[in-house]
Amino acid sequence: MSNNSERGADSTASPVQSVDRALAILEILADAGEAGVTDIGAQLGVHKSTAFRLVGSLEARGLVEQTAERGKYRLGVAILRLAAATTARLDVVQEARPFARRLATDTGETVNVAVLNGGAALYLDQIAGSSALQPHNWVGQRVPLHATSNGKVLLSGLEDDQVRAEVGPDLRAYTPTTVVDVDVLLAEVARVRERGHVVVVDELEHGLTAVAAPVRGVHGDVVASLSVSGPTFRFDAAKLARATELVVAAADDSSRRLGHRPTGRVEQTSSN
Amino acid sequence: MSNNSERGADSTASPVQSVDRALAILEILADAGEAGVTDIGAQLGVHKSTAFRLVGSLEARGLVEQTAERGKYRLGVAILRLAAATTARLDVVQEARPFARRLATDTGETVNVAVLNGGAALYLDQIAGSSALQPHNWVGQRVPLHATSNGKVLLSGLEDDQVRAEVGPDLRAYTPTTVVDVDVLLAEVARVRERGHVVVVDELEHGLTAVAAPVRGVHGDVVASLSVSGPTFRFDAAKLARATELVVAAADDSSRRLGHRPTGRVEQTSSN
DNA sequence: CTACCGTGTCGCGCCATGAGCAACAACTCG
DNA sequence: CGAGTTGTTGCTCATGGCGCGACACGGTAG
Repeated sequence: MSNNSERGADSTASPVQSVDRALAILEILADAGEAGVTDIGAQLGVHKSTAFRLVGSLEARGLVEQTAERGKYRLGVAILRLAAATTARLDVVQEARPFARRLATDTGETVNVAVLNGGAALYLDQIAGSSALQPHNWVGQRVPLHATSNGKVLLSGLEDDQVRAEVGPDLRAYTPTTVVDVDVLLAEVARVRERGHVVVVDELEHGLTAVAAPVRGVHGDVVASLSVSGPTFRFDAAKLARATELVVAAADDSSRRLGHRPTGRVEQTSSN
Repeated sequence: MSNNSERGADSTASPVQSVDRALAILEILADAGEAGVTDIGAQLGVHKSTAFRLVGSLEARGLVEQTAERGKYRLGVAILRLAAATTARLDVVQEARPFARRLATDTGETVNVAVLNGGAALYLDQIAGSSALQPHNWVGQRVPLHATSNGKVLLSGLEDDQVRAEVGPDLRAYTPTTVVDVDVLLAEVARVRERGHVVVVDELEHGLTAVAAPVRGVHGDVVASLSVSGPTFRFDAAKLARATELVVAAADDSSRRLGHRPTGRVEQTSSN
């Protein structure tokens, strides 16, 4: 094959070409939202008829669907089924969901569940707040650990040297208030450990406030982070205090559902 | 080869075999949660080495991941990213609209889509009926939860104490038939939960009848309410029954579009 | 310890199968 | 009405995917 510099399909060897191309189509559609077979074929570096057949297989399984009788293609609802099955196997999401939902209705803001995954916070679940304007859906996305409330909570379950390893040496500044010094971050993480929650304002994005608390597993280790987030202007001191209280309560309830017995105090993982 | 009774892969011709098999693997993993390549190969009716290669391609894209260095496979987090891209454009109003439109023409009455928002039902969309007597446009308006069909449906997605919190202690009487007792309201909401629909007559406004049914999201939670409403004198018993049936059907169709699977039955709509 | 299952993983060779070509259909734009 | 799209479809060839079998590894029982 001469030139296929269009879409990364060659980097890590993929045993079967057509499957890889089909999956690449899914990613193309995820990025573009919509695309025609000509576009897709161009991006894959294949003939449009090839793209058409691949799309046809995806469509037969409901992973993609075409907008009109003879129109562009986009991701289909079967994806949602798979995603539901993916998170269903994670009992963190299952057990935390009722509490997260209540948290969302009580605060009126968006609730997220995140786990540590490959040096980032991976959002596993989201319950939209009661606000009329829905925020962007973060499920499946990864956000930096050092600039988010969920990230700091997840880091609080690690030892200091593990924290260093996860975040790396260079902390990118997303806003002027982003913590860029590792030692400062460690100090904050330490505070998260003793307080059991954290509030982050304008560190990832200006005008975005979030408060998070840890969800713990049977052994007391941090398995996930539960957060409430919304526009900073909606979080005055009183609401922030109330949201903090509710998030901690919901996280504790979730922890209890996962078999964690709160010994009244936050117990550290080791006994030294 | 003509013996593929293992997994439905034959119904509507899928242009490219390997892709279809790979997608079938995703469904297998979605159902089973975990599976080894031997299992997968058996279910697909192919050699395990074939299954291994297909899984390899899926793994290269992050759609599946193996539990251990040399272990079983399960769905991966890349699915969540795709789902995020899918839900980004998948909002209740847009997906429900075709069914709502159909519902409006079939019943001849006005159809509304509402969501729970800050202790009230917020109307997001409205399709006017064919009758000459048109109600005013309710889009963007908020109506009390305890005196409307949409409100009761939305409440049916909550726990009892959450219902109490949403409606507050004092239920205002808009008409003589408005439910003003919280316990009575809870009983009605409970009936909505088991029946899957609700009829409200003259509770918000004298002479106004409405029937509503819940629209559910991927996780089965109530994300919106779909209703048909009109003057009471136009709703005799027969029309009410028919409207109820149609509303429930339209709501179910909308739910399906949002990825909700009604009491999970495996696909059997093939062979046509 | 050895033999025997089981698993996931990999090399090889045949041929089914997927890819490219080109012609077709439908739809938009001047 | 023609020139430009678009998505769709036979056809044909060789490429890429398949099944076979062997290997590596981890248990378990003898």
